Amino acid sequence: MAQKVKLSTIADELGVSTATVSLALRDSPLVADQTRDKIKQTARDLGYIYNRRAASLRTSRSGIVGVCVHDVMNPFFGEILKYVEHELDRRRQTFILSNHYDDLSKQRAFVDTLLQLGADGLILSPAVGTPAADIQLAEGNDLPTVLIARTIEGAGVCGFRGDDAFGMALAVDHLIADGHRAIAMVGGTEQTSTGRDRAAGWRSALRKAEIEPRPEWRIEGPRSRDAGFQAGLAFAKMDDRPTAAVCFSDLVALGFMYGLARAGLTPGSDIAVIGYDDIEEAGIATPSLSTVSNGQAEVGHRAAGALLDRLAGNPPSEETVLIRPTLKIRDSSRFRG
Amino acid sequence: MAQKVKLSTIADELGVSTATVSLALRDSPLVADQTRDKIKQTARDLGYIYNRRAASLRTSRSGIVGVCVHDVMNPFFGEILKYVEHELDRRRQTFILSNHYDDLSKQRAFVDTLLQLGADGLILSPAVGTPAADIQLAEGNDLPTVLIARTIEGAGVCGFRGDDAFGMALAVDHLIADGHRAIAMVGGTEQTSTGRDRAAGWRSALRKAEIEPRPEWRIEGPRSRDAGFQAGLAFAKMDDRPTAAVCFSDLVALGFMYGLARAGLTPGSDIAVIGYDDIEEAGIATPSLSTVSNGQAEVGHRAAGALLDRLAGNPPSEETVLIRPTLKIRDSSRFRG
DNA sequence: CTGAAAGCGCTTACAG
DNA sequence: CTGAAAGCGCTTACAG
Repeated sequence: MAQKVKLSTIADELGVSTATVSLALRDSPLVADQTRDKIKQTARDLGYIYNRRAASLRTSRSGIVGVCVHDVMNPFFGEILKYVEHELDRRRQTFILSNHYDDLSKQRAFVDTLLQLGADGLILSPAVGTPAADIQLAEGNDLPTVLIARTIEGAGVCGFRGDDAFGMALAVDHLIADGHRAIAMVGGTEQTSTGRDRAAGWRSALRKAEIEPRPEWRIEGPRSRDAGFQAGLAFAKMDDRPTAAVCFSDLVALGFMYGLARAGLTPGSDIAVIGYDDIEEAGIATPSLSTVSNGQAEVGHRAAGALLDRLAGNPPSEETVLIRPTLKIRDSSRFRG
Repeated sequence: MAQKVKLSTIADELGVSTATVSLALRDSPLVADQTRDKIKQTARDLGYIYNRRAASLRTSRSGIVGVCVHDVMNPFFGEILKYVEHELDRRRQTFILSNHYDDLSKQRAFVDTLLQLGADGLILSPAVGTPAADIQLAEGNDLPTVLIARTIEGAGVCGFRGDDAFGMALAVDHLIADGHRAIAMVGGTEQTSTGRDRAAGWRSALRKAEIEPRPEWRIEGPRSRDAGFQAGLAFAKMDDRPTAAVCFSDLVALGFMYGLARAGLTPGSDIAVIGYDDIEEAGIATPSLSTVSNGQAEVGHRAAGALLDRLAGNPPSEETVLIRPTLKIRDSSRFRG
């Protein structure tokens, strides 16, 4: 390939200085219109490619925002990311995506990479067990951070997530109103705020109705479709099986329904199932999945917005914004207790 | 925050030169062990962060690899990416991910960003209608490119994908052997190599069995779960409905089965369905989905490997590697024609 | 409105 | 084994 074209190539070609070329290409009003047009045309003709590393070294802004979640293949995160992507795109920020798979060392390696690249910000759904110090390390090195989906005590940064306890209680209240008394909760762990809060919502809604949740109703663990499937198979064989189940997520619920079906039960007719998240698939699943709408669009938009605000120089907020979930009743919870 | 720590901060602290610090941190054998240890310790103590922009400006290697696919939420791509990620991780390459949603201008913007960042390479599943010139632009500007899943005529770069025509014929042959004579093909378009080749495989397998595919058996278009669902609803109402359907992808097939079920048919009992890709969900779907295993692991590994090879200085290959698919029979194709 | 010069933080010959 | 100096390609005061 030909010699690399840089600012000075254009400057030499036109007999102007690199300063003028630099300003012209960025549409500075300091440059005369005619000069600007000539410069831009020449840049195009020569196939000039802007060197962001050089610019960023000088300006110490990179135009890069890092996004790190448990797994982008999880449609819940995928849907949030779609909105984040859309916001960042509009502001011409490049986004770098990484999965941490709840592995703290992977998350740390990613944050380190962002620091090395001089990234402008980070949107993070923190891995299980992330200490507040990790967030402070990022912030302390000029990497503004916004949390999504999960929160960390004492991290001192802003975050956006659904009101998980409230949302799960909504689902359980509905089932109780439909006559169910034995309601299981499938999936999630105590190690994330999401898992804890949803289980707490389930438990407190039961108690409010003067039902004491039995230990075997809490099927802890599953967070994937596959784990949900296994739980469904096992659930079908339970003695004294609950008549309804709320699930940690739609993904778990969809797997759970596959498992129930595989074991010969018909979800929606033999047992009521409610998911959490309202991912797109919930509406077309058969039976369609009743679920708690968890505001992915709002989380994505607002998290990106909050980060862009900070990049624009506005003061950081430390607030965790709880987005209010709503219940979506479909066919999977038709069965009445 | 404190003054930024850089190489010269460490050098000053220890009374050595920045050259020595630079070499020491990269474990150069030129530096005495004792000096190296002292330098590394000081770097840690001061909280030094390596500035990759500066390094990359100097060395013109960035350690960044771009990956661009239609949609990371599509499990087929997601599974490939998992393997790509794994390979790149091992070689300490940072990967930047982007969706192009089959929008050529989004794809171009991403490639441009990579060029500006001085990325070392690109792994691309090209958007519908990508001209060979786009690939050559990347290559011409020192951005080695490897294609996955889809191929482009005359692009002159290496690529990895399944043998789509062969794979689809495998599925159709199986259905014919099971007694089916009327076999639909649901989803995919003529505008991607994938869509064309799979449809060609379906058509030629039918003809080999002396069955002339009827136009209404080819349900073109659907490539998402949702579109598959709609196709399932419509399919159930067809006059003279085929007894079997092969689908463009598992995602389409799973949506299609949801649609059939919604319309009151039982996939696997009332109609045979076969998908394509063998994504993880295929095994737990109920009925479990018969499908064509499309080698995501191999595509991911080999594409990353080929790119890393080129980065290591090996000569480029222009070969398109066709990975041989295999048929996985499960319950969704139990029904016999 | 335009130019000359310094500097962002590294790495790499080169010299010793 | 270590140091002094140049240079990667930009942007930003500053001067005119």
